[in-house]
Amino acid sequence: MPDDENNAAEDCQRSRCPVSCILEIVGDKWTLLVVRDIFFDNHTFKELQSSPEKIPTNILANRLKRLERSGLVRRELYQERPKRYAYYLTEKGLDLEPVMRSLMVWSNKYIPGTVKLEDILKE
Amino acid sequence: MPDDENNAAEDCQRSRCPVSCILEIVGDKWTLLVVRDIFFDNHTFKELQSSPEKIPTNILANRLKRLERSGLVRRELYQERPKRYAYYLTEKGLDLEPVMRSLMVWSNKYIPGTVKLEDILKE
DNA sequence: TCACTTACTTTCAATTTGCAAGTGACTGTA
DNA sequence: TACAGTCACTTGCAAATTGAAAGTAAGTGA
Repeated sequence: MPDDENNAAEDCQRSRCPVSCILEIVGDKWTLLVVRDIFFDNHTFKELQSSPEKIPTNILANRLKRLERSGLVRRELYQERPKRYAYYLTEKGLDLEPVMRSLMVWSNKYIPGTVKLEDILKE
Repeated sequence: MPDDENNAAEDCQRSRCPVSCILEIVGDKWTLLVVRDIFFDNHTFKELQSSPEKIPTNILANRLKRLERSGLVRRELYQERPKRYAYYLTEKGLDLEPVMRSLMVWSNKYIPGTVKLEDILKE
């Protein structure tokens, strides 16, 4: 059976806890990286593949579908023949910025060797 | 082979991106829920089992070990004979509060039916 | 025609999950 | 002194997910 056939994230809540609920949408090793990449101006499949973590293509395709279904990402046709889509964050997706920011702040404080938030922003 | 035998989170980085690095520690459906529960004064294995998401006991034991190894959680003997441990957040673990807070803010805004942050704090 | 590109999909072995049952070390009750 | 109960796990195992690699569809450019 193909994955992610039906059900929105809202339909399969383990509880009504806000932490638990958002983790059902972005709680895995890859989803937030895709959001990060789109946030930093990568929009095509190719561009999204090229991030340093080397996301497998099947996982990338799957996460883009999920993100679209959850309403965090919107697809836009940027070329007819062959049809090619670019991926953009919706407002809902863009609003994950504070989440990513707090993750980066923590990482910078506790994981030596991580690229500093200031350096990312002033690039 | 038993899982999580060696290697600290720092040893298996996919990249130096701060988002990616923290996701290698807490990027899954359960870890942050355990952190949340300890944060809200659940300290024994029993208490941590009792959260509404019904975490399987093997996953709970595994996540507590990982969290301890990552230095987010500290174990404390609270009873000899039989030896029983309680789990507490270290400063490093407590510093995930802004992350949880931003997750909750997003959830409250976008996922209808999630318990409001204010209601959690004033309980 | 042939090589090349983009955007995926498929295949399949290996890993991870999660339910259920089991275990060890006790305690409290009859 | 049996025996039921509790707590903190561990083990077994089927099912689901992951991820590396190869395949495919629909083109372009030389």
